Amino acid sequence: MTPKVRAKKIDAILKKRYPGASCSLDHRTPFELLVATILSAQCTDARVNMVTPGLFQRWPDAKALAGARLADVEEAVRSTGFYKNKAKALVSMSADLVARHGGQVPDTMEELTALAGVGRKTANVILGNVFGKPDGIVVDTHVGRLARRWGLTVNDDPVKVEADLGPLLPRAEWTGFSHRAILFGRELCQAKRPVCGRCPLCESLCPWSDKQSYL
DNA sequence: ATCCCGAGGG
DNA sequence: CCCTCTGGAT
Repeated sequence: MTPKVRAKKIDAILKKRYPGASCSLDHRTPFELLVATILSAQCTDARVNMVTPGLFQRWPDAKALAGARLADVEEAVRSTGFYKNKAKALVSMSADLVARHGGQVPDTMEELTALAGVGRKTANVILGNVFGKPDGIVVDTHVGRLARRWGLTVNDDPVKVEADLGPLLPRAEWTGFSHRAILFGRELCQAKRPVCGRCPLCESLCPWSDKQSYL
């Protein structure tokens, strides 16, 4: 079975298991999703969703956040970790939006990654979920780990993983695939103790075995 | 002790 | 390529 066929079979099973999987970062606008995604670095989305309501109430848009005091933003996002970096990124990213895009979130990879604190992962979240035109599959820690266990990549670098995965699935599935993979990575294929005994991919579709966790 | 929807700098 | 940034949950 070619990797492409296997990837499609895997995604079909995930699709049946998580129909309608969508973005788990709470947001009402593109700007809110951009902020939430920046905050999601090395942090659970549940934690992000705890801090964003207060954040958006106080600073509802790019203009407001661009004018915020850095110390206030640091305090507001502290529990998400990396809080100094994130606060600085949020304020200068907002200033970038105001200065270069009239306060609106741009719709190209080039413009998005030029924003402070926005890399390919965050940009693909926006391009896929807001504009429906992703440049690539969103590769976070879950997607990278699962792709390696599934034998669909041998790379650790998320950019290389993205390049390896993209050609395996139709572009229309990229965004949904990331959402499904994230749910699956949380529920069964966890970093520490993957529950291979209850995994629907275990026979034939996944070369990984839980025994390898101890090798 | 390890992991969580990473990005920037050296 | 490497390193650093960081709190909360398990």
